[in-house]
Amino acid sequence: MSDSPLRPRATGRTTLADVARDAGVSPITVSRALRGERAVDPALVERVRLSAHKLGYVPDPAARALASRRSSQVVVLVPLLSNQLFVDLLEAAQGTLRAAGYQTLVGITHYDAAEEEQLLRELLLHRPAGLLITGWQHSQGTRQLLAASEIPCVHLMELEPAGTGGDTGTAPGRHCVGFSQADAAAALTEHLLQRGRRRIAFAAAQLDARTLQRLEGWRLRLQREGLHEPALEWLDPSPSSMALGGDMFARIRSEAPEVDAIFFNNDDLAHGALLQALRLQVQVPQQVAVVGFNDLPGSDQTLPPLTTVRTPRADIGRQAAQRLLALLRGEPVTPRALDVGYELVVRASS
Amino acid sequence: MSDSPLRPRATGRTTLADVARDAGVSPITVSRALRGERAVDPALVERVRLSAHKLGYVPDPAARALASRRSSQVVVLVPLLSNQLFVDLLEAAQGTLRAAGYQTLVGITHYDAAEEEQLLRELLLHRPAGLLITGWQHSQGTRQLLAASEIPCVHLMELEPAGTGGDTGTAPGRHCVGFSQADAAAALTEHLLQRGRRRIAFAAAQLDARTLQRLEGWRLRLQREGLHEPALEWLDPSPSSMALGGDMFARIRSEAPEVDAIFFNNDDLAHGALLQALRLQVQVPQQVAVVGFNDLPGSDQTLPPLTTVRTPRADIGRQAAQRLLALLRGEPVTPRALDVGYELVVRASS
DNA sequence: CTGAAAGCGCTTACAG
DNA sequence: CTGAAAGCGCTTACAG
Repeated sequence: MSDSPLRPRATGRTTLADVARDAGVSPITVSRALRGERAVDPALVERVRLSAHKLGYVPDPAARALASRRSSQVVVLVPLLSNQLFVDLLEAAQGTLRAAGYQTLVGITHYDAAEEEQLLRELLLHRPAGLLITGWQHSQGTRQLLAASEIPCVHLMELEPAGTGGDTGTAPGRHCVGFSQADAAAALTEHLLQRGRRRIAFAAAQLDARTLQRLEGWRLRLQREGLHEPALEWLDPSPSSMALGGDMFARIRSEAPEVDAIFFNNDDLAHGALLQALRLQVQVPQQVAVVGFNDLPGSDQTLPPLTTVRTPRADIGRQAAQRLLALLRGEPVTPRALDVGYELVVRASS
Repeated sequence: MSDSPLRPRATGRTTLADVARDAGVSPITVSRALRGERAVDPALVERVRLSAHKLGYVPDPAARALASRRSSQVVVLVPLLSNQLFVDLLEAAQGTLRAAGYQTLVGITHYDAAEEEQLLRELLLHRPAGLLITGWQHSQGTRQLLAASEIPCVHLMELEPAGTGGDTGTAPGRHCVGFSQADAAAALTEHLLQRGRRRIAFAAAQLDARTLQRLEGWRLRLQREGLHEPALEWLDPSPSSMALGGDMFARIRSEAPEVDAIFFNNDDLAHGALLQALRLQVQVPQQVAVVGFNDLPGSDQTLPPLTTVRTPRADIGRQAAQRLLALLRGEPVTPRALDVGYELVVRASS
């Protein structure tokens, strides 16, 4: 019964060749027909489709990646997943990519540029079709890797860094989807000013790039009013948490009792601050207004409900993925920067 | 200058063949030496290592997957990422897998068995080396896929379903790492009983399998005391949230004022309940005790701090990944079920 | 312990 | 619009 000795490793998998045989065409034609490549007779396409469906054919991603030197995977780099912001971002991006047949390879950088570079280096070995990367701040090595790989890439959360020339920028492929962190912070500050607050503190943790952009937005707005002073800045490089927010609130109250509003850089800090206010029996917003940033789950539940900025992270994830898909199809994508805006959510804490 | 006509597609990538040439051995020997396969002269291994390092050689995952029919990717299926529980689980598993050279392909099932099956079907096309799957409850199709794929798999969070015969079970490869959800719930209930509570309500959302196991643990413990009655069960199939917890608390207070303790199935429900208690000016724990489950971030910050069960999810992720790695190396792993336990965290809310 | 041959299942690049 | 040939970069299975 021994057949051809040339088949020691039959896998049983239905291959392109099987479909080609069934449809009576060459494998290349099947490949082209199934990928929807131009220049295939519509009648043939239909015939191939039927055969493929009949045989239950599914392309082998590994073979495809090896032959084409491009996989069906997209790398998504986020700082962490313990902030719901990035979970929403990731889920939206992944959903969009998956619908288009791409898998997501998630890398968590922990706000560490060196770790980001290492992750990227590892993941690039898999020849991802595209990249989605949080922010603009990367190590020299990361930037070189990105440039050398020539893989389509969309940056998330922020707009093009100021001073790069905007639409006329010459750097190829510097696409991004986000909003102006500084503008959003300025708008929130503006809201507090309009409510009559004059001594507005800024309290932040982590001190990542977007935090510093918000700091800048707050600072510039206050400076315009002649109300800024360094003593109003409360910056702590440790990770953001409710406990830290509570500590900061207590310190600000005791060390700067004249402060009449506190802008917390992230909602979790504000949540902790509001609980601390209850403990210390400080009236919010009567004695001091408290606002946050991001509109995380629970911010409508706090006592009092929290005024904050709603960041459209799901929208960012979705739109960034769509732009990446367009780039992968070779379509022109302009302008490079997409501003999805933000929304001020005024509740009772301010 | 035209060289061999047999190289229309040189990629510039350093390949096994390059290393083999440099080391003066055959490509197969390089392959074996680099993978640490038995039966290679240690001196040759060293020589190959040096050449590989010198040339900056990194294996091509696609070629490897195609030839070996097994990738360096592990699929991890979790219900969602908006519960910090699963983020911790995922991060720990991913960290362990990454250190061993595996990438993680995350699938989010949204507690939907059909979606889980569809996801698995898609991800299986990538010939993952292994699988990490939350829970034991899967569709018929999922179970068939798992069995047919013959890919090593470790289930997360729960112990072997009761009644399957324990260690002597014949089903091959049914590995798991977790703890007894029912026991943990019973222990928490026991704590409330010891505090003198007699009318202990159970309030839950989502109603996934683990929730129902906790319900059962609570129920059995109360039945043993003759204290169980159906009216104490408050079950809502909608997703868990702080807002829902607040609503449930208000309803329980108004419809069952005799209840002297409420066991919320997840901390986020309890967080919402505690805020509602503040609004309604209900004294916790004096008028009613409130406990949660999971010890999520913030549970030590609430007013009052929340009594809960700390679930060792990072440990589960790490250990499950380690077991999977052992299975991939072909090592025997016994017993099939690993119980990592849980920890009662008593704070002021009970 | 080492290797020559073949093949994994696709796509590229070149013809026609 | 279609195809024959070659190759992507690795590992399997068989010898020796």
